[in-house]
Amino acid sequence: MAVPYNHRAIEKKWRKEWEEHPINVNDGKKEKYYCLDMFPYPSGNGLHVGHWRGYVISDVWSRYKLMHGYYVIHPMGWDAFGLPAENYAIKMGVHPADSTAKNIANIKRQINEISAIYDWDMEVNTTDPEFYKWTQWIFVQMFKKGLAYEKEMPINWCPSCKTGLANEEVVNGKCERCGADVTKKNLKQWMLKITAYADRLLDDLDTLDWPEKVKKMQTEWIGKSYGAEVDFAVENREEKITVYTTRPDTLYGATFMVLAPEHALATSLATEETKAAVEDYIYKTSLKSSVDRLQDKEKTGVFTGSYAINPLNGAKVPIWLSDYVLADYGTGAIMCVPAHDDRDFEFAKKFNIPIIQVISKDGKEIEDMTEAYTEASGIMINSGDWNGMESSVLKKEAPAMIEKMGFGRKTTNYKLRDWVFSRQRYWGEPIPIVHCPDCGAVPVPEDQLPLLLPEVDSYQPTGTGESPLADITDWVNTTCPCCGKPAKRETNTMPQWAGSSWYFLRYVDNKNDKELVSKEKADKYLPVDMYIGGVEHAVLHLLYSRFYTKFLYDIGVVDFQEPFKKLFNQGMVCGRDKETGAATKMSKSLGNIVSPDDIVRDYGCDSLRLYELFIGPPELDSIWDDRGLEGIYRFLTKFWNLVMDHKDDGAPESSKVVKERHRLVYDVTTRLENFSLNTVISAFMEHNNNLCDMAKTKQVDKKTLETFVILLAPFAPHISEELYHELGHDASVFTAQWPEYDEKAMEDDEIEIAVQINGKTKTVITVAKEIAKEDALAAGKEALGDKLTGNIVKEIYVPGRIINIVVK
RNA sequence: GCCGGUGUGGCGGAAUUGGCAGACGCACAAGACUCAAAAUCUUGCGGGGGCAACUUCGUGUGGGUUCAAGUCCCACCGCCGGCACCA
Repeated sequence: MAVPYNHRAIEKKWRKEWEEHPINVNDGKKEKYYCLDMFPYPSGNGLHVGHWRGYVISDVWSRYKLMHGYYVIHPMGWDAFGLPAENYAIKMGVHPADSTAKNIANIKRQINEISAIYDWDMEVNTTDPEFYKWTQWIFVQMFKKGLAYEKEMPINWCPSCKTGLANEEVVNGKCERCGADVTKKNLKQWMLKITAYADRLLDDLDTLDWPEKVKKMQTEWIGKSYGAEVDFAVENREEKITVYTTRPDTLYGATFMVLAPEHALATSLATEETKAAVEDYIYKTSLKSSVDRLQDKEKTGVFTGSYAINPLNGAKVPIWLSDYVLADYGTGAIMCVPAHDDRDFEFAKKFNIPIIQVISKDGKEIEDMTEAYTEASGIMINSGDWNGMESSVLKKEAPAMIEKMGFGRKTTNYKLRDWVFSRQRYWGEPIPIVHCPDCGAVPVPEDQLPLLLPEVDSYQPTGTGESPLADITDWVNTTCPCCGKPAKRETNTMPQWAGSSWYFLRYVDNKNDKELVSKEKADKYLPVDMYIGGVEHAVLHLLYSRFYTKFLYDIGVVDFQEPFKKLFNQGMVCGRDKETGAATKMSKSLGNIVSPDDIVRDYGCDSLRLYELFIGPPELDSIWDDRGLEGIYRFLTKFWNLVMDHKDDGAPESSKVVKERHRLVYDVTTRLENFSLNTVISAFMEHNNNLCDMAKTKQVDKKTLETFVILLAPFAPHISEELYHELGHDASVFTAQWPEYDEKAMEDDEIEIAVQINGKTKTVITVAKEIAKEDALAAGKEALGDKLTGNIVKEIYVPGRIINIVVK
């Protein structure tokens, strides 16, 4: 054995070489391939081995594409505004700008340990004024198009983070970041009209090569439903009450109506007798937190004393108030059909409201209903002209019929709400708006962007609903860009998602001070071909980015409507709970974080890269086990020795080794194309074992070793580059073409076939590949010998696989 | 409650989509080398039975389809994730 495998020396040598002579260069002729990682926020904890996983996957894929002749766009940047960065800074008692810069430096150092082919000339940082200039510019364009607007309304408020939140940031009534119970607070907020894009966001999902799970989550988040609005007259009053329903077919069964307690007419519907109870109910509801309202499923409500008239049959239906009706969905009022809706049924039972069945399974009414009949198929009964119709048909036709009859209209609704865009925190992009007493809200002129985030003594959140920026009077007080009179700046900042909604466009033209991205570069390098990151952004970041891209398409900045053609979600890397042994998220508080730094030192970057893939299927969560690295390291050492000891054997290309070579290429390539990265590593190990066996008798030729090295290069770049040079090349292994395989060359002349009796394998025979069925069966029966007893009922031969003799 | 995903040795996981279950690796055990250890190499490694060739059971549970089921169908159970009064 000549030179032992020394990962430290090799990795150091090649990293320096690649820094000086990058292997991924844009010669202007190659086709581009844009492979993007979700950029990290620079946390003070640094990276753990879980972060590496996604970065390794994307780098392997990038290098694989590179070896197919693409110019690979593979950039990295920093999502550095927002709550996590600010909370960290507050905790450490430093300014967020300082802690962020420090964290970026540390994480950048760690990311470089991966030896990915990131192009740092493309780096972006959302907190850089030259970057957020364009984040603000987009906001101004949205304002001009009427998509950014101000509204005072009760919004989700996190009392711990002391800021308003978007709907998407509230998980089960709790703050997505800190887990505190979210309350409601009435605040004047900037909103983005994402709902104007609801249909396009929904429809275009079909064009995307994304995990079905993510598409489904977005579909459900948008929550489009089809139905009708129906106008109900109110007895003794002028106003009508409009309800939204997806089941207009059940209109004859409406026996009461419920309004959200926040409904505009709620108070005025009360009579002398009910006034006190109604006002009490409205007041009590207003005190409930969103968590209470989510969890208290027991129905409550109050009768207003007023009646509505069912426009279809003139029936008088009592109007109730209840908090199970949401004020901000549909019209905030519903017609209730207790016979065919679980919630209405529960409410009717509790308050003794009549139940009228209008859909029947078999034409007969159910006696003593114990639960609602919610299926949307059956025969209409108790429904006047509609009797006898099939309800599923009627459901589709009823909206148009109602529209014709003049008391309603066909309509659709969405669960998606407009995006609450203001944050009452310091560490974000200032919203570039000036409030003028005469002109109203006026955008900061574009030539004055970026509107810099001012220096401030105390950037702690105030908790009052005002941003810390409000205290900086000489910043707040300004003049109106429109009329020149004294005016005040908007003091709220943008949410963390503002920069991340479009950063991927900026990488390819990150130094352009005239445009967000030049038309030329956008056309040439965008959009993203492959986007890799965790599934936690299935709705938030990925929905916002799609919205921004569609807006930028509408105003002519880019000519594509979807930012990310293909999406891959890698699974988490979990630690083990020290006591129970169960898989748990890696976290500082559990003390089970594994840092990549020590592993790189002890085993090397190549080993860690391979282990990140070998640990399990890339799309599933996996459990980290340090000991697994040993096996990887042994494999690399064995392979190193194989090449170093046998590269000069001068073995000829025997048919045996050629077969082995084609199988190796086939296994690695097909598994890689399927993103089955864990089994690619298995294939490497298996073929390495085979070659080591063959090398003992000096059967392994140089071309086979070279092929192995090339295939291994995207996965373990340093050792592969070193060995490629040892094999006599001057150029980088990444200039090599990806090897091809020939399926014919992989085949053996003889094949093994399992021989079964009644489906149980008894023996294995080796036969010629082209053997005829009769010959195969004869050989099988002969091999079974006297094991074969009884009467043969059936003989089955599956070519190349199995012989099964069925006996009785 | 609804919708996804998932369940295979002591552990991480394979299985060409219905065709020899447990590839590859970890851990473990025995042996070789060594004064010794480490490293390395060789062999073994799902359970039961047998000196053995072999035999039998076995992919969360219970049924079913099939010559053949981890894979398909029906009914359950456990874990993980999403949604959750959206009318």
